[in-house]
Amino acid sequence: MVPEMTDLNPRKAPVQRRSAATVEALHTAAIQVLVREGLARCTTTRVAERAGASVGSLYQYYPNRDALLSAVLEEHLTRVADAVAGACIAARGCPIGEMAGTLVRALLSAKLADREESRALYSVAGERGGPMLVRAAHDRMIADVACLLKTAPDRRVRQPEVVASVLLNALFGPITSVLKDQTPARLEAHLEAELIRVASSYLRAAPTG
Amino acid sequence: MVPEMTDLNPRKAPVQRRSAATVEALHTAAIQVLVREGLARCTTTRVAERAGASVGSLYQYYPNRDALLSAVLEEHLTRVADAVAGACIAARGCPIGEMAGTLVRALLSAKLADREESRALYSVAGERGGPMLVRAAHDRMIADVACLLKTAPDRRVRQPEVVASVLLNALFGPITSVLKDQTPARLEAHLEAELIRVASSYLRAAPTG
DNA sequence: CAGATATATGAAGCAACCTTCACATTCTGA
DNA sequence: TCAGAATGTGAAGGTTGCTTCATATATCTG
Repeated sequence: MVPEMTDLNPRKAPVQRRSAATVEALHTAAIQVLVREGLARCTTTRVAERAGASVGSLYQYYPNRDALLSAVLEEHLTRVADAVAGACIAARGCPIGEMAGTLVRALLSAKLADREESRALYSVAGERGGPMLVRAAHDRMIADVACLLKTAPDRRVRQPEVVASVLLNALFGPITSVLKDQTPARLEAHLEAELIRVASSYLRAAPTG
Repeated sequence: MVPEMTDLNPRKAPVQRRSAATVEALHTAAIQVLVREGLARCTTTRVAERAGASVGSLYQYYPNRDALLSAVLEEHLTRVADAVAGACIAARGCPIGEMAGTLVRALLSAKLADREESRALYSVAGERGGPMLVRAAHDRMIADVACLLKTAPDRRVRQPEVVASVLLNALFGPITSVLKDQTPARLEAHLEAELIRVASSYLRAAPTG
């Protein structure tokens, strides 16, 4: 298992408006190609072509293919983590059942806002650099939710980090499944209600102390 | 989005003992390479080399790379679904809290038995043919669990398929997270207990009728 | 044992892909 | 306006991977 040092950081930031547009176009093109063709066929040439740019331009801003994909993934993860952070601020001090609802709704709207994008990025999350980014986003969300749980007036949850982690991942499971179309269509209508049930029943069952 | 018909079925089955060993070696080699190198570098040549066979042998049994990976994935999914089926038979007629425990333990032991293998296959599950196989395995597990829920003496769960689906995916979420090392190590010690809490609290909260 | 069948081999053809680079075009600031 | 900086271009080099096939070895069967 050789580390295989490849630089995943952007090469340089756009300074003029023109290049900002190019970078933006590359991002959305990467997602589109990912959705339509899959990770294996998401090549630099195809992304550039779809973005209406040339491969050369792509390499002006990203040192390699993986750097581009990492950037796109990171942006998505940040959006989701921001949504969770927002919910954690909004629900601060609320009874624990309300926290559950707020959190679930925030997660759902962040993840389902652009289903194609969410779905496409699962494959990226498993490759070079992806796991690191996912891990970081998870840690951030866990910290936020744990902090939120401490403010519950009706429940003093023990080990808030453990509970936050299990809770978040228990919610991500069904969401992921729906995004990947691995779930009978009937479930989707019930998704929000059931997730809230999962969250609030688990939180109420969590050990206090 | 072109269908891109490539045959994912095995080319022919081994008949002599020698070739059965080769196929077996190819399977385990595929998993090892997947773990050590990642999906992108899991090439036919590397798999064959690690298996102590030649590429030619590989292509004698699988028409292409994806067929090999699909076969490995399918075997894993079948093992997990079998474990769930077993648990569903074992817990038939038990009180709903006991069902939760049995199911969780079965899932955990199936998924954590060979962590490396489970982890490696996530990437395969997202590529050519993977989603189909995962979908099929999920459907089977949902049917089994839904059937189990109907036998609960203390709870007549409404819409057992929906509940089964949410329940299973809510359990897979944290398991997946642990497998991918996306979770603080401290969680792992609590995993089983917390998952049982998730399952039984959700089942008890499910609408009855 | 001999023919038939099953299995194994790995070099080579072919097809993509990643990445670079020398050059063209556009923009900015003075 | 003009020089210098920023940006854009895409053909070509070099690498890698997938897959086939002619050939060789092992196993089976009668």
